[in-house]
Amino acid sequence: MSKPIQRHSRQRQVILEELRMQTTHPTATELHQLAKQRLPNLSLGTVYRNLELLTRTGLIRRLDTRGGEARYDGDCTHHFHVRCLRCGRVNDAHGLSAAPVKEQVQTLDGYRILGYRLEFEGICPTCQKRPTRQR
Amino acid sequence: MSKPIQRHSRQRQVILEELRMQTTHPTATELHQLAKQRLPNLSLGTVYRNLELLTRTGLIRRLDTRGGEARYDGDCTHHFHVRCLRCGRVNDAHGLSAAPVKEQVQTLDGYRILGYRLEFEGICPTCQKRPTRQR
DNA sequence: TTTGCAATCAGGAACTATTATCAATTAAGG
DNA sequence: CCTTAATTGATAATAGTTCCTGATTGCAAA
Ligand SMILES: [Mn+2]
Ligand SMILES: [Mn+2]
Ligand SMILES: [Zn+2]
Ligand SMILES: [Zn+2]
Repeated sequence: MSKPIQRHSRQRQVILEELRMQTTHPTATELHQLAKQRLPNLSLGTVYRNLELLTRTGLIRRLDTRGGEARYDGDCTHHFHVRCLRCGRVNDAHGLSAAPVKEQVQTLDGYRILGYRLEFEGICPTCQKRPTRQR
Repeated sequence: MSKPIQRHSRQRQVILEELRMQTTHPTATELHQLAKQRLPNLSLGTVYRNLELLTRTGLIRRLDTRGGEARYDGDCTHHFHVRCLRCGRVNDAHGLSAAPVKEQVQTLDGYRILGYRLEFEGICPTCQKRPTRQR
């Protein structure tokens, strides 16, 4: 019924700190590898559990995508992302100061609108240099 | 090397027809149920295989879902979607004629931009009527 | 300090959505 | 027809994530 009291754990602290050090929007497994250097027997399940909890309490952001692994962002300030269609890398979209979507959209076909998800897609600098893979 | 010749199959035909009849952006399993009424021993694998092929050839659109199942859209004309955060339903976002994102974005932090993904989030009419689920 | 207990943990099993494999079937061109 | 390779249904395999177990631990009341 009532939501459980959140207590402090070393594991959660380390996971949050390590995520905040990154600018690469790491996946759960990447974050697990990083945090393991400080907590050698940290389990992947604990990483997932805490990423979920931190996302729910709004301390971090989860960048969902289809297929592959979810990526996480320790920076909760309002910004957008660019994703590479070749390698899956995600970068912050700088140079997009103004929100390109009308914020005043409140209702849409009976829906109460709470927000929107916007992500740019393209080819990252590294993948542009690589020879084009035929299909 | 050379891509295989695409031939006509009854299964693919039915899957495409059934998808085009829907306005609900069904999942692969939902579509499997629908198409099974016409082809009783259609396998789910065949549905997935054809949805992938049809997406690749541009006859349908795949709406990448976070977490859950992917949804598919038989309407390839340029339009956006609203997703219900409670029940996962997806509807077309009518009344958004103009593209709310600057189309002229070509480059972003070294990325060659090919497109963007925009989706609105909110609570659908049905879920608004339902009593608020506590967490 | 000590104690009680729910939150949290590690480890591993289970689950879900999707893709791969493969022998049998079938569309299509000659 | 006949040949060929695309496609199929059935099933196994995979990837990412969540769930379950019993052990541990943070925290507050005694
Ligand atoms: Mn970011
Ligand atoms: Mn649509
Ligand atoms: Zn790349
Ligand atoms: Zn709903």
